[in-house]
Amino acid sequence: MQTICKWTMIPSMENACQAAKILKSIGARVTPARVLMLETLHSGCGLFTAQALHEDLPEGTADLATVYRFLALLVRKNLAREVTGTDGVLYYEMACSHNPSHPHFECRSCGRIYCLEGCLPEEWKHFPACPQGHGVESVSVVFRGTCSNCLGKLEKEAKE
Amino acid sequence: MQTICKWTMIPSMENACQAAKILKSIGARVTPARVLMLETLHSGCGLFTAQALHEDLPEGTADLATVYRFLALLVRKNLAREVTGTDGVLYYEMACSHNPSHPHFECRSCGRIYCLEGCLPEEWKHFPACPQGHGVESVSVVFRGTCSNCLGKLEKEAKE
DNA sequence: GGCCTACTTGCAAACGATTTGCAAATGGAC
DNA sequence: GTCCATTTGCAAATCGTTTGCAAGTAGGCC
Ligand SMILES: [Mn+2]
Ligand SMILES: [Mn+2]
Ligand SMILES: [Zn+2]
Ligand SMILES: [Zn+2]
Repeated sequence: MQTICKWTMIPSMENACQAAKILKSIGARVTPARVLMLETLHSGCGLFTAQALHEDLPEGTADLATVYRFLALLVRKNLAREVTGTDGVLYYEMACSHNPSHPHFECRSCGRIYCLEGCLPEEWKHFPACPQGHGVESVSVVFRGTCSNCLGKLEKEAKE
Repeated sequence: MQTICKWTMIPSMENACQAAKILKSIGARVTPARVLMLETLHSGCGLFTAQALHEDLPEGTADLATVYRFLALLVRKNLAREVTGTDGVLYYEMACSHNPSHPHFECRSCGRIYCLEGCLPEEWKHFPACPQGHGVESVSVVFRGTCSNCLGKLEKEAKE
């Protein structure tokens, strides 16, 4: 995972004890597991699965079930977003102010999901009128096709 | 399931033996189970799950595994589209010419998924340039919120 | 500091939609 | 009819996710 944002989930937060402050701000207890999970999330960006976060944690930090429960908590508190992949696997991403909601690209060939930050056309940001009177709260836009990586490989194979 | 289209999956098709013709057109064998499944699909519209289709079939038509295999075939042949719900469940819908790709609305409260036919703004039909050079082949747009049905119930409760 | 209670955790078992292996049945070409 | 690839039912496996529960812990209070 690569770094993109610096604990900006809560505006005007000091550098020290960020994890603890974030946890307190959502009324959750500060436990070693949660602090380590937040710190690990801090060092990464993009989409990740519960499994992936679990593997990135220092050995023995938390059980996989605990990771799932923590991610569900973050989603409930709007500190993370949940994306269901086509394969039914749950992906998460932090919802800090530097990482607003954005479209994703899912590769049909390799299955990888890319974040498309800052590429949503202006017009797409306004929800269209919903003809059946539903109360729209959010949109998710997912493009599908063949990613640049896989396109490259296919070209290479074609040459051989 | 409600009726919306009349075997228009294949242009200029006669009314008789439609199911058989459709199956032949995709190079699949014409079996009783497949014909009945197509006929059942014909009598419905909107999203459905493998389970739902299975329950709508005449008793003993096909095993649930067969339904799954048939739906996978239809998707492979572009006669059906597959949508993964937030809950990870697979939904299908027929991709006949009267039922082009469209956005969906998923209710956070009751979980129901609505088809939003003909409400996609013109601008949304043109894929935005994909900054990372991926080959975009399709878009899926899913709105989320509270459906009109649930909104009504909530209002009613508020009054009491 | 100790006490108390509600919240957290690890563990293992359950879950449930979907997939798969396999042997028997059958479609369709000849 | 013969033959072979395709299709099927059945039951078991899959696997990411959820859950029950007993033991552990955070943090408010005195
Ligand atoms: Mn993203
Ligand atoms: Mn639809
Ligand atoms: Zn790819
Ligand atoms: Zn609803």
